[in-house]
Amino acid sequence: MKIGELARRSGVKVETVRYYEREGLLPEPARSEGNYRLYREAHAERLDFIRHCRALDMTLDEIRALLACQDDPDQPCEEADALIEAHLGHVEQRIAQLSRLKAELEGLRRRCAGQGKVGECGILNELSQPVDPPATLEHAHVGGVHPRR
Amino acid sequence: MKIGELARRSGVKVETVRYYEREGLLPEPARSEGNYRLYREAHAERLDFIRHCRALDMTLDEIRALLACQDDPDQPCEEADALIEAHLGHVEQRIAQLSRLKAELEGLRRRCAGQGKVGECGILNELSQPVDPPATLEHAHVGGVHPRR
DNA sequence: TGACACCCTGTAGTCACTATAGGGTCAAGG
DNA sequence: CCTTGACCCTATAGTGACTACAGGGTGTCA
Repeated sequence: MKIGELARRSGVKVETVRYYEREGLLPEPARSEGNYRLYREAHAERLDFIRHCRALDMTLDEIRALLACQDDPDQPCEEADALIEAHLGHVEQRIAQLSRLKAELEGLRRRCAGQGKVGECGILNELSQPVDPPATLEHAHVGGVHPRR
Repeated sequence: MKIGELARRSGVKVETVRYYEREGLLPEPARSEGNYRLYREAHAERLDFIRHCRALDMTLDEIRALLACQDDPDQPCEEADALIEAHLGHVEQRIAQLSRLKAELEGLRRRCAGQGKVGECGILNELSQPVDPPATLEHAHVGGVHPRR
């Protein structure tokens, strides 16, 4: 299987597959005479694993750790377990924070009279207030509102 | 007011203030004889505006648009209004998605027996399944689980 | 005079890709 | 045999919103 077919099967771009190889998440496959990468079923499974973890919004570092667990199947699975647990915590934190943002945005929306000029618009005036310290995300480790995919 | 005091007052790093200037969000301030940036109250207010918007997870582009509205106070405020409305939609989408992730992570957690070896661990086996197509975030415009602040 | 906190510019690094440039390989059709 | 086109290769740079240096200058105090 060449890289294009692998990419199609797992629903990623060809460049992303090569990127995962560079990052050490996918092992280097055999090459054809013409220097094309040749993949096997095991590569496809590993790529599915990676994409599944990414769909759960884990970082490549977290995925690397899980893959290392997987590659050593006699180890106890506590580490993988702890990683999932920690990640779940981050997702929950992020949901809580976005809920607060949502409430504030809804509050802002109510302040706009709707027909006025910008100068009297409650939204823009409200936004000029300073933020109290922990309003920024800090090290919550759960991403912002705007993803880049 | 020099850059350090401005940064402290608004709770940002000095480098971030200079970055906002480079990006055209903060106007270039006057300079002292020794070439230090000298800020006034108006700069601090504008910086608070920016930080408040960032705390609401708006992009710098969205903030630029709001600032342009603010700088032209006779315009109707529809544009600012629409921007807030759209942003609220993105936040809601992101919350919905994270809730799905949370449910899946909780499902994963239940699959781990707790004491076993990695080879029998339900978590790692489950993660090897392929993802069905729209499991990735696509252009939801609301960020991942891991912020970089 | 020296120490120190602060400031300056410019550049590179972060993350997880994505895009582009500039080429090579391979099978089918004319 | 030659061309077209789909696919592949490497290497490099760009994204967003910062952050972190390196290598210097300024200002104040003892």
